[in-house]
Amino acid sequence: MHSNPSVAPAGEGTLEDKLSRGNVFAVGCPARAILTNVTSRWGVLVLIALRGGTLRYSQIRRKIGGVSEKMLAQTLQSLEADGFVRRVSMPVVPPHVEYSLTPMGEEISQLVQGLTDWIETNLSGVFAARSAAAA
Amino acid sequence: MHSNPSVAPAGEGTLEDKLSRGNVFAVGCPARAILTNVTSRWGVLVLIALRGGTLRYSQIRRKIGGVSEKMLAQTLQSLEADGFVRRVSMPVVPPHVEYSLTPMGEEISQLVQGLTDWIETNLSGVFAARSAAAA
DNA sequence: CGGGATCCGTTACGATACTG
DNA sequence: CAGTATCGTAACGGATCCCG
Repeated sequence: MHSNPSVAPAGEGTLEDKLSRGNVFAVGCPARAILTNVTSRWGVLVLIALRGGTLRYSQIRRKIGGVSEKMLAQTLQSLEADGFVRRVSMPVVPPHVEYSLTPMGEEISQLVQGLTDWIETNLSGVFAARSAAAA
Repeated sequence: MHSNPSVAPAGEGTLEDKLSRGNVFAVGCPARAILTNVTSRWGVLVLIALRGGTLRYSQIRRKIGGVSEKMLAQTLQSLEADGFVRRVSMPVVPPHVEYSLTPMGEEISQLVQGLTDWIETNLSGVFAARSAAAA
């Protein structure tokens, strides 16, 4: 019996609930937390990295430059908790753990990829703006 | 959030440059910095808030719940430096400053909006995943 | 009204060492 | 190999005061 925020019974819910539901601008909006995870520094890169298919922990770490073990583990955990990443652990020695995108993860990673794609193709525009600002 | 002083526009091509250009996974990729600004906690919300049209500083602050003066000013400055936000200051008393999206800002804000829209419509799915993870 | 300057607590982050 | 534990640093973020 998990709470389902999208189907709220009529006559139920506090004023604050009504204000924050479906409103990212509200302080308590639950979408903000998810957004924070997805758009976090390493979250973005992990989501994109896994678009190519299943990867092992060390493979992700090697693929993403500059990420520490701690942050990678932490990022993977939050993404897994939100249902964007699937973690499969093989009980063997040495340990073998595989990470992949869930269907939900595929969807959102596409949007994130769109963002990074736009930035990469418009890098020159941004730099032009910076130069103009400096002048 | 932080200036990026050492960015060579064009001309030389070191090995590291070639590796990092067009590769978000590389440590020195300039797209990472922009991505960080755009996907920052308040950057996302500012970009969406301005989609409705020009707003004044205090209006943005009121619209976005929980943002402090400091962070809002800081966020607006980095977005302006990157060419996503236009700042128009009217030299009157009391001061009157208007913020709006540039054409580039419009484009990227659309992508950001797509992200938040997806999250809002799929909130239930994420919560279901969280419940499953907790069990 | 729009911020800049300052102070200060909280968190994020990274490097290293260690364990199953 | 895949993490966790611990620690130190740096950046983030908020509150307050103040000035143009």
